Amino acid sequence: MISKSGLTSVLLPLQRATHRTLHVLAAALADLDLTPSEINTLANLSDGRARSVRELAADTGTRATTLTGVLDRLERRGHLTRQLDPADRRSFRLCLTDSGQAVAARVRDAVTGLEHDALAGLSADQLAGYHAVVSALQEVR
Amino acid sequence: MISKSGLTSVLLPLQRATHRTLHVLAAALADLDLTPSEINTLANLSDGRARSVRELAADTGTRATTLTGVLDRLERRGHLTRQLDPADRRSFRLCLTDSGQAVAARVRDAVTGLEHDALAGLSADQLAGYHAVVSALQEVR
DNA sequence: TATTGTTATACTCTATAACTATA
DNA sequence: TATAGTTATAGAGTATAACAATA
Repeated sequence: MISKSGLTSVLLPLQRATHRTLHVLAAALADLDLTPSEINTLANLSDGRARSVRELAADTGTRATTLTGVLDRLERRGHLTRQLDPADRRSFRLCLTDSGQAVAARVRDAVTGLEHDALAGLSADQLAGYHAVVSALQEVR
Repeated sequence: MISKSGLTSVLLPLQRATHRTLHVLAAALADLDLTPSEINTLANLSDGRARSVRELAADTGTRATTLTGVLDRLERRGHLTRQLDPADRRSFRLCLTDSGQAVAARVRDAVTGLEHDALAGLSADQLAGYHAVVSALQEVR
């Protein structure tokens, strides 16, 4: 439902949900000592597919300049390596190490668990509507 | 639809949409020189209802400790006043000034415009599904 | 010339804990 | 004792511009 004013019916709940879920995830993963950006980064890399910084920036919704610091920390802790891309030596392929994959699996499980808990009572149609709206919001320019 | 892995189908697009829409809003309002938190704060206050810091923190999904700085800047720029609540003198009622209401109206219009542009092709059912999912995500503990 | 990614700078956001004032 | 809000501190996120290396 659109509120009478139409003010913030879509975007403000989006903000609240983002803040809230990040906070819950950080608490569930407190023993791993990860920041929200690190969680987001690991969640995106947890499929095991190597990516460039540019691709990861698009996937996470952050900037390359922000990712530099995040990747520095993950690399320093042995969770990730930057490997020069032979096909384009300006860019890196970001690869999780074994420990990085283990941590990413924990993140993935926490995400899956949160989604399971939160969305248990919702229908496939409602989820489809959600995805349609969120996709449209990502595409706005 | 849930992807086969179930990994990040719900939360990762949420993150991307949040980052993307904040960036678009900041660009549309660049002449007002507002940070994302200030935009979020003004959007929430734009209905003209006075709130305590605690209520605003819940509305914006941020912490009181974060809001202090945001409110300091908005107050310094004459957009907002903190008025002691006579009923409970520990807390403030946050009120927009005339200039604050004007700025908040700009924010409101930008939000409304973005939502209008992004969601033009979507059905009421899809929006209802979106709201159901986002509400559920806000409630997770 | 354009693109990838990093660095430098300055500021904002966040968490935590300690603190004041009031309840 | 508990709550509202601020302050202090330290670290993380962000934008911008400049830069080196590669395309």
